[in-house]
Amino acid sequence: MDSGIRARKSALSVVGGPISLDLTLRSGQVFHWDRLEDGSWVGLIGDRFVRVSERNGALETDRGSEGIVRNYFSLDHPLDEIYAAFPDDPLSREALEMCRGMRIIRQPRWECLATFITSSMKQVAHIRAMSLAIRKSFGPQIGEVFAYPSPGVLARADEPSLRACGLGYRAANLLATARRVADGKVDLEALSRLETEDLRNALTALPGVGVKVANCVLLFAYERLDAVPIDVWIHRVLLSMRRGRDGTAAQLARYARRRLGPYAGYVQQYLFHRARVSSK
DNA sequence: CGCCAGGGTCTCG
DNA sequence: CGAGACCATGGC
Repeated sequence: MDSGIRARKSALSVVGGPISLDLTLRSGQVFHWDRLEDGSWVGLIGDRFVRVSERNGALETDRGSEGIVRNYFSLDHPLDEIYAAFPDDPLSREALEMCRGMRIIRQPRWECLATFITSSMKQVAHIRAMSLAIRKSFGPQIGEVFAYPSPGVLARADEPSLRACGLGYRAANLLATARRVADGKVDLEALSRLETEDLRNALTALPGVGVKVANCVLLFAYERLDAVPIDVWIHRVLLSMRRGRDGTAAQLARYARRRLGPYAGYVQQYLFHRARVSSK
């Protein structure tokens, strides 16, 4: 990052762990963090600017930010239990060894939903570029960076200026969903009380949200750790696990749930990262 | 240039 | 219900 972000080198306080920040922030869950030369990361949690760093596998942050950092990076997730529940096949074992310490983070609901509406048929680098453009064009400035704009702000935007952020045909979907949320027709916080199936149905009723995007939001913003987004990468992984036997989306979803276990979303995230890294 | 990317939606059989 | 067309954009 060259925008002059130079976090103060004040002492950081230990939050907990274990965690791998690099893996967590580079695994296609979230797209707006910046890695500094010293290996620490800076970014916004909602509209709060924080610096996080990793020392001996433990997470550190600025004094006063410990609570929100601990929550955002899900330090309460029981990694030992999750790893014990990993499926016992070569691919999953390899993914685990490659990604140990990666955590599924707790993202703000709207920010996560909106970002993944823009993600369809886009590479991770493009999603990041669109996210930064939307933030810069519409979001409130926090110091030297920009937070994600609220539903109300985006609801009052027009489609051409969203397209100017590189969204293409996704602009209309983001605009329409922003309006439904801003109208109060959908309450993203209240939805958190729904059972996973009902929550998935409520999300897929929104413009630009199909099963895959809904599962991303379930996993990254609603703590449903068994939700399995099936994108082209995971599709290939599942195909390989089934020795080439393809199936309908529903069949593959059923297979993934059964095969990947109670923390299927975690397993999926590790498999996703392994597949992407090893293809380069 | 063709191909691919953390897909959704609509149409047609 | 399931397969196909179409939808923009950018990196390689």
